[in-house]
Amino acid sequence: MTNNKEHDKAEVECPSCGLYNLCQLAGLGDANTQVLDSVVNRRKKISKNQILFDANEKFRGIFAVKSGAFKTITHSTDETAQILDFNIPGELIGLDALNAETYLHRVIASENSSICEMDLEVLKKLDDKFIDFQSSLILALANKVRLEQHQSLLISAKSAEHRLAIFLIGLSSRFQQHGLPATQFKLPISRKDIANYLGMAAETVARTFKAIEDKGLIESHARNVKLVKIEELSKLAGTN
Amino acid sequence: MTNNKEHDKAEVECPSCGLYNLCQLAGLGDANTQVLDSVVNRRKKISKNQILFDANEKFRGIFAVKSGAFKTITHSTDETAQILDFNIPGELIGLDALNAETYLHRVIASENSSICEMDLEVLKKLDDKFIDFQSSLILALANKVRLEQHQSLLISAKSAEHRLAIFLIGLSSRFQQHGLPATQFKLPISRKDIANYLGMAAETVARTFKAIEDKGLIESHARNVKLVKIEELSKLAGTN
DNA sequence: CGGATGATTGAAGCAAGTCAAAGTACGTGG
DNA sequence: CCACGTACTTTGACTTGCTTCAATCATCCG
Repeated sequence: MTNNKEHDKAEVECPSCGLYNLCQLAGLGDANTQVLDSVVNRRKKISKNQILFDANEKFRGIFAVKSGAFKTITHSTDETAQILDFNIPGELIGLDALNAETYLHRVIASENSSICEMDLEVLKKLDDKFIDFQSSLILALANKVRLEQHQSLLISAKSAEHRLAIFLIGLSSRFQQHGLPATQFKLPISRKDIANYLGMAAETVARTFKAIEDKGLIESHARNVKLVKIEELSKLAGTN
Repeated sequence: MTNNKEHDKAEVECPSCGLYNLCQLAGLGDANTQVLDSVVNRRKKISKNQILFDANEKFRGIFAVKSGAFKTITHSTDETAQILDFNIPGELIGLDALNAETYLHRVIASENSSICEMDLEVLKKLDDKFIDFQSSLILALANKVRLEQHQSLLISAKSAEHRLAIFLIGLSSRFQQHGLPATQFKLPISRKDIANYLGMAAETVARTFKAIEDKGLIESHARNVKLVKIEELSKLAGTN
């Protein structure tokens, strides 16, 4: 069931990670101090389709994606599961549960991945640094809010091409934000999952990828995508 | 141009306001202390269509909606403006600009409204209470992240009925969250704006309202909506 | 190498968009 | 306070684009 090959994909460097400021505060600046290891469980491997945490599970901390990708889904059981969100390297998972007792949705690895985990209870013990920790957390949350407001463009997207363009542009800027290649990357979720996330038929996703490719805006093969004419793609997305 | 009538609609009580914890810290607990008045500009009136702040305007603080409603839109000029978000009484505006120099989008009143403004720079002077202030801010941000994750259901909504049901259920839970009537309320934005926000034609919004009403799930006249069968509406929305 | 899952392509049906027009609510000025 | 104009809402007929169903092809992984 578990497959530990291919944990060697695009990996985000610590300085580009959403946890970086928090890690610094915890002692990462000095590298490998004991206090760090007590707070951050570093580079834990999570295999494809493995559950990171489930809905209603007790909140135990937030996570940073180091490599691979994760998806947030509604419902635990049936095939009607809806993808609410997904995360690429450098992004934080579990922020929405910060002031809740439990996690709100199931999060699973959409490919073989590695994460860092930050136990909040332990970190709160670092009293004198707590105020800086809070500042970093506020920063991370504000970033997330900003990102989601961009994603809300998708709510109003009228055509399939429009939707896909917004999706790709948003994805690109997220890769860039974490210091990863922004014009050539591997899709963090399958086309089928993209269809689910965007509320379109999987067939329409395939057709629309082809349509955009025929226009020369992108090149795509399987999960690999290259943005060729970002300007025009942005125009199509309406995000100039 | 300015119309100062009808500022007497549904108004959120302080304890149900997103700023409440922050106000408490600033001294609101003792009511009307001088420190409060230096931090929170209370109940400022904003007329319909008045701009609260514009994109690229210098960040000066966050706002709480006391009465009325506001909408966040892209672009300053043309008629192709896209509604990204909207806010009802008790909700905070400007959180996405917290660690930015400027506001990201234009926010305008969608009806005659009143707000409280919290100047962050002044509040930061309240040093010993700053840590509690940060905690409250983290709370508010986590709430916002959670809300937006619910809204992301709209990204994948397949049919017009599905979209509108999610919209109404989400709206209802937001009213409830701030202690306002959750089954009978006034739409914070026009049907035309709802259409813009949801990415549908205004005609489809009208037709879909009627369709849901014919099923007996809601009653609606002009901007007034009453949710009759919330259970079934939730089922339609897929949020059980 | 083989089974399963994911991706692509084609043909037909249907839901939502567009265009057009009438009806309604609302704000302004008389 | 009422009358008018403007903007919003509703309704109908037609068109378009997406979904659905079905089948083939590619890719992943044991």
